[in-house]
Amino acid sequence: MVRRPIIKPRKVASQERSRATVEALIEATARILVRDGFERASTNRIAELAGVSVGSLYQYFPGKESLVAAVIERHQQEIMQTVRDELAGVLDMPVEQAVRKLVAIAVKAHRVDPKLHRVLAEQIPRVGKLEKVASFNSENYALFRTYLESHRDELAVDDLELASFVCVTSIEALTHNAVLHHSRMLSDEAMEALTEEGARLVIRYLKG
Amino acid sequence: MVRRPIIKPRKVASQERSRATVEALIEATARILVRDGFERASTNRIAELAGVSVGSLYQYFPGKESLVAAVIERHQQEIMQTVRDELAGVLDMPVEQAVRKLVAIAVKAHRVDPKLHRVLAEQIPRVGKLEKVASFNSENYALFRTYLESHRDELAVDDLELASFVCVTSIEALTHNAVLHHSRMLSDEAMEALTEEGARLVIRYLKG
Amino acid sequence: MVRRPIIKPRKVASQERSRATVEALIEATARILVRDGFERASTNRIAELAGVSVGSLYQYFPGKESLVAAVIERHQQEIMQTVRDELAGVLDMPVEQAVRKLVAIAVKAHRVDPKLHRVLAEQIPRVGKLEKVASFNSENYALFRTYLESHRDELAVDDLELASFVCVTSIEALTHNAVLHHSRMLSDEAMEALTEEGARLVIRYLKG
Amino acid sequence: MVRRPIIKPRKVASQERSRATVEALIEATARILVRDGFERASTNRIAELAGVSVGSLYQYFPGKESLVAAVIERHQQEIMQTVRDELAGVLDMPVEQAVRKLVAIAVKAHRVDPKLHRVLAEQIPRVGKLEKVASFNSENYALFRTYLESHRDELAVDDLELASFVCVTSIEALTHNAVLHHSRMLSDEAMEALTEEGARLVIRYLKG
DNA sequence: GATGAATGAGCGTTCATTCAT
DNA sequence: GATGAATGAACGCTCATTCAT
Repeated sequence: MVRRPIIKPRKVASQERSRATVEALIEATARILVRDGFERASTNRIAELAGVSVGSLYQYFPGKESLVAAVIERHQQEIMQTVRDELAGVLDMPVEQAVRKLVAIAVKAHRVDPKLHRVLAEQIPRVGKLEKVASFNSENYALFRTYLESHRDELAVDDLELASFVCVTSIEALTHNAVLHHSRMLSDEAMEALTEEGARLVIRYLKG
Repeated sequence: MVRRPIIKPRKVASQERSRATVEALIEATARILVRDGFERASTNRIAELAGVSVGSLYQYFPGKESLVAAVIERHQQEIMQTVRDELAGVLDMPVEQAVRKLVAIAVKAHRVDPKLHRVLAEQIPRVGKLEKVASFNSENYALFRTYLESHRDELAVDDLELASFVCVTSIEALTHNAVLHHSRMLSDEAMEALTEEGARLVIRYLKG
Repeated sequence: MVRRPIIKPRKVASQERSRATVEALIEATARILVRDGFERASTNRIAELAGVSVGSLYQYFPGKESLVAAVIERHQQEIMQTVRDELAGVLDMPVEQAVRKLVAIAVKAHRVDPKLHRVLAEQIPRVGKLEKVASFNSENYALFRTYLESHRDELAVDDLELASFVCVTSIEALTHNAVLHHSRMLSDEAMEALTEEGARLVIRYLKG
Repeated sequence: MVRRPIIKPRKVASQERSRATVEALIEATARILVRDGFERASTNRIAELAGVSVGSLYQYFPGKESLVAAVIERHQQEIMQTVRDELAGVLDMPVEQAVRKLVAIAVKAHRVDPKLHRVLAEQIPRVGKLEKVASFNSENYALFRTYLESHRDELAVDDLELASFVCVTSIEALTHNAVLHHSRMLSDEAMEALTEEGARLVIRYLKG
């Protein structure tokens, strides 16, 4: 059995407190973005909801933009975690099966905190520090590219770079539109139909 | 019989003045959106750039949102005019040729004032009056759907509604990403390659 | 039978038109004051409701204040007409009867367009041209004073000037408060009780 | 037992700062009302005169109306303090003496910052939050009523409620008009005459 | 005279950010 | 470090008034 230290070193305690404050601020920002929208999300309100003074907010974040950037960062990490979790085994699947799986993953990824996702997609001005908020980050391209490379012989496409761009962009757009703009479509069967159709698009493209 | 005056009624003069003011305001809004971004586009600045007083601005537009909405409206009209101009004859083309043409049109459409297009896509908060602003309006679905219907026998898809959604969304996303986010790609040959690849995606999907 | 002129002189016609415009503007001002309150009563809105251009408004009235002043003037004329109409014979009445009649008149006067009366009393800033808006104009003092003088022997007061001030002020205040602030009191019997009590106040004062 | 620190808690300092700011704002509002009138009293001007930023103003007051309401509140408190200070012993006085005292009190009350009193009476639109602002608050009715009840047998009036209304309204109106509109009357002797006459009005009414 | 488009000072208000405590 | 009162530039918007037509 591991011996537990009776007292924790002070530094750690304060570090933990810092982390907790930072967490609280990011969480508060996310909640306010969802509740009030970007334009009404003020630093004072965020600090208040986080149970922290505005002064402290500025101790940890240089400004509003950073706060929002951190929310985006965290959201993308969560999405990528979901993606990575689901990705196991895909590399070994044949194209048809793999693509179906990938589309399903994309849908699932869009359903991680969809309200926040929507605000981030629709209300955040892609300007300054926030410019980097790509719809689907570059890791996806890399992952998909890797798959294509290891299945190159089954494919009817020449330029894998281009093909990755085409596939990832299409899947992302279909999923995004479906989830955000056609929420009525979200009956399970409609969603399945769409998933299937998206997969068909990509499969036919890749296999010629 | 009453003799009709040869000259036009007087009122036209002042109507023209109004029209000019409205035009100037919309144009100024567009220019400021491009130059300064949405967040820095204030009614006072817009009025100033339009060479008009704020008061006049509010005589014609109930607020900033309306102004931006008018800019979007105008931009979409211009795009749709481009699309309609190019569309002649497409209905009678075979699928391969038609799709190539359509993708080319989409690219061309995205090159109508691409800086403005980018701001509209990236910085306009989809909130309030601006909520219903679609990147690609529904007319496109309708046009594409019409094509699919009249070529139904050549196609390997069942649900034309769904197929329209899939195709239009994909083409739009590819074009959008290509034109806006990968400006390096904009060498003519790269663009041609992309156009070709987008067309291939859709053609293979439709023809099975 | 009086011979009617076949055509009216042009001057009269235009004078009538002017009068009609002025009337319309005053009426519109009164209606807007009642409907929207003083602060929201703008010259543009007044002109619009009057069916006249703002320009014309300024042809007849030098500014907003004048318009409001005209409304007050008109309202006071109407009140004084009511007062004068009812006043016949009061001069010859004995004090008790006369005072009762006068209080009744005051109540009646407060019921000429009570909504307008209320706005004028509560929302018009007594400043500039509008300063002269006395609650009850000086004609009342004069009329009452005249009565007191011609009944001097029946009275137990020395200074008739002072007595007029005391009586007119009291009656006016009682009536005003009753009509404006205690509108629930306006059941006929409550109002009668108040009238009677006001009369009693003044009668006892005057008769000692 | 925990030893109590001799010095006061630290927070008092900042609380005092807040209090000072609030005080300064109310005082500045009062001064601007007197100096410039209600219509020219803008939040920016008030803040400036208070030596405080507009932001601070809005930290403590939700808007201009609240500021004015606070001024009215404070003014009424001062008046009521004056009234209460003078009221000692009145309850035990006989009617004649009591009424004379009460009228004198009313006059004195109207001389607490009469310029401010005038602005509040003449320029404040009785609208919104300011609607319920009475010139003379209901405490006066209560106080007077209490006196009447404890001297009921000396009185020639039936309905004490009604009598209170009649007396308080009359005294208030006489005092108000005398102090505010007939400033010439303010020679000491004229004022005394008026006080006496007001007292006479009420005494005769109450004693029959 | 009549029109109504145009004006622009000025209003009430918000909010990212600072800094004395 | 933490606090929160204070800041003030800047915003969206109104409206009495003017003046070219």
